[in-house]
Amino acid sequence: MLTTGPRGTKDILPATVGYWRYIENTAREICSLFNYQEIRTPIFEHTELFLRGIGETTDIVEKEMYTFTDRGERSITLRPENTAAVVRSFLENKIYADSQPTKLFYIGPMFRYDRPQAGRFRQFHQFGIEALSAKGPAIDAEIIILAVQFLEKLGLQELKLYLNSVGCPTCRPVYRERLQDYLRNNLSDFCGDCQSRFGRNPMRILDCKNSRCGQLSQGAPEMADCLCEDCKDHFEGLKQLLSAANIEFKLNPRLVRGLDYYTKTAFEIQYEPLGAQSAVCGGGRYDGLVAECGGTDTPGIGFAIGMERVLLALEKQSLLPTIDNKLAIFVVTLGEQAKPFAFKLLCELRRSGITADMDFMNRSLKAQMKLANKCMASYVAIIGDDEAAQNKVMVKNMASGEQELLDFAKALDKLNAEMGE
RNA sequence: GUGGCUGUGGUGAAGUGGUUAACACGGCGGAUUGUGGCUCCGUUAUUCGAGGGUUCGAACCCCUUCAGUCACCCCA
Repeated sequence: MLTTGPRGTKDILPATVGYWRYIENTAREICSLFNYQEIRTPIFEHTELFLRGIGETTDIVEKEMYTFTDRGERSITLRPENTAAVVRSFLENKIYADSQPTKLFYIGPMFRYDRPQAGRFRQFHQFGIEALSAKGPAIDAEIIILAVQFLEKLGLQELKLYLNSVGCPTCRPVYRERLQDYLRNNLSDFCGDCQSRFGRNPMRILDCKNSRCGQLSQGAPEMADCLCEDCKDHFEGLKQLLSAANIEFKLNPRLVRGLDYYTKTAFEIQYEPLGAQSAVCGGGRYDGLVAECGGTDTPGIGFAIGMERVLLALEKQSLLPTIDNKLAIFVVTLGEQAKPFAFKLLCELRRSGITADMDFMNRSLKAQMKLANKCMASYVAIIGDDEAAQNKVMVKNMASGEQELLDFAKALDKLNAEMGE
């Protein structure tokens, strides 16, 4: 073989595209219910957008981007996520000049140079939501409810919603310092990763999966205790709205998002049976991002759902719909004279909106019948040289086995009538 | 980026140094004249991920490499 698909990529074959369409359609339905409009941004952007938007010290930017120089000497990056691009589009197309808030969703491929693993690919697909300009907790609640409702509509059970507030530029630095003060004493006992996190992003230390680090940071101060009035009010408001809507959530003071732009609300929906990659949905508020990208100060909030992970979860729960592509009519031919005549019938059937097919491999009559059966054809139109000569078609009902010889026009009418129901 | 496991036909797999690489499913063809689903028969890998080495001899041993998979990490 010449070559294989690049590592971490997957072909979505006919046998599974149906599932993808099902998930995508469900996403679109929910979005329209909540009045979110679809947006499609390019798959690549100027590298700078992600450097500024996502944050230069994040893992995504430091080691996971597909970056290259194009023929015009521009640095280009395959999008590792879509929030920064949506914000860019919001500014570039002056969407902020329309009535606000801007409520958008997207579905499409993202690219991250990660080591492939269960539920993790280098090209993967996300369904995401972004709401710009609204700053109260109501929009946070709406978005979280949208995510939950989407996953529930697919039938997923045992989802866990984790909630936290990561503060804002007013209160986070205060917390950061307090946390560093707390950790500084026995910093040398933490794992190497955590030691390097200490200076750059100490909040991640709380999220470390290393059990020793977990123990050491046991009594660490929590963000919740350091929130400024504004952040505290926002968080309380959100919790009230979610409770009012009967959405169950768990507070997780150690929940930290991996992208720098998050402020205030951070949330994650987990589906534990998935194993190591159990985060199905992650999102939060990013009130500083639009300004960071050169716009006027505009709040925003969004989430992304990993489609591959949703698919895995549905598979695990046997929640995938059965999809069979039934064929209405299979046209069978016998003899050379019959072929053009049969082909004409095939074309007419399709023109009138009936799904029809025929053999293109020069198979015997018997083999063509087998094929028709495998295609689950409701009817078979048999045309031999005799029928062709008399302008007739033998129409066979595959379920009952009955067949009758009809004029071409009558056969067409009958099939139209039968299939019309 | 680090580590564990794995790599035989379209698929699932047997085979762990000796001449023709089991088996099952699938694919294709057929079982008297122009008819499917069941059954039966035939056929379907000069070759065991790739490259190199050891040996009289390798799918089986060694090395390298690539890929898959799971975990760390990170995240959707």
